[in-house]
Amino acid sequence: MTDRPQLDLANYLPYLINRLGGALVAAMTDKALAASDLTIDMWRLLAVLSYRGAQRQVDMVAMTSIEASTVSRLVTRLARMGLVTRQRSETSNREVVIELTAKGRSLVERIIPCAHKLEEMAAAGVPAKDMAVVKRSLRRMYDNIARQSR
Amino acid sequence: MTDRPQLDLANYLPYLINRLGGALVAAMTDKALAASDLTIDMWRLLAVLSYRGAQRQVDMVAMTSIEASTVSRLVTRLARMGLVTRQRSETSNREVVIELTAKGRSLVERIIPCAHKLEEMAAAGVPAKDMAVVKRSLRRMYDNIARQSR
DNA sequence: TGACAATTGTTGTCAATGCAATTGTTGTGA
DNA sequence: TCACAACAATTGCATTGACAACAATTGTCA
Repeated sequence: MTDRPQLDLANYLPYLINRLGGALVAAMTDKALAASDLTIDMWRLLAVLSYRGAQRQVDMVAMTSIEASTVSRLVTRLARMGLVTRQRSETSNREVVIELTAKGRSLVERIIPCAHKLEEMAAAGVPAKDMAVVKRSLRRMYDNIARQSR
Repeated sequence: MTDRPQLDLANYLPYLINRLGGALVAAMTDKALAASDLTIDMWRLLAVLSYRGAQRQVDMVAMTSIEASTVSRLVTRLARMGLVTRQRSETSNREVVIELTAKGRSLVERIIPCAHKLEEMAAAGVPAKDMAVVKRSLRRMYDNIARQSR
């Protein structure tokens, strides 16, 4: 008698991960981004530019997992909003380098405190020691999958 | 001199969460779902039905965070594929009760082992003790946000 | 060198999604 | 009991997003 396969969602990692991820996105969207007319993907692109400095679009794709064509169009919108500049790379003429403008940097710096507050709010009641375990494990699991699917 | 706000993405929880979430979705999609013509959202609906039994659409919305209108249309497609049935509730005539068909249940039971394998693959090298901390913390953080945004 | 493959970015197209409005039903308080 | 609010599901419509095709540039190796 073979036991029937079951899935205990309340203890299933992908479910727990994506449920929390969705809640974080929703909270971020209407607590920090709505006022600035930013979508969550625009915010991700700006955050990567702030974290890593000027980037090619292909690198932003790698960092955010947003589709290349979507990145292309989002960058167009961000540039039109005056938040980033888009220049041809000096080293290669097919590459484009995206960079935050002063306005873009100032906007990101106004949003970052909200991002930190959101993280604190989510982490309430989770001991620092546990949080360290969580973050380390999340990085490890991502690496496992990224390595596997290549 | 006020220090400028910064965001260390490599240690920022929402980033780590959603990066892993996306990788899990991508891996699940092309390793377990592609062969069955299921999208990730269809799989989520089927998994909820398998986990909780017959459900109203509004409850599936709560469990999956998929938009109500999207659930309505996805259920239509799943019904057309012969994987679920959609019946008016006995207790209330405005509610609809969705239930797995035998075909639907058998499909879910064929996918569940792949889902478990994916979880194992991701968890490789993470001690069971740490994984327990991770799952407990993920639940706690979700509750924090859900409570806050209500 | 020169043909061809790989990389980078953009555009066209169409299905899927989200939001608002709508329909139909059930609950509730005056 | 009746008017009205709340709930559940669906539909219309505009927007979004993904995929494929394409253009342009750069790398590679025979």
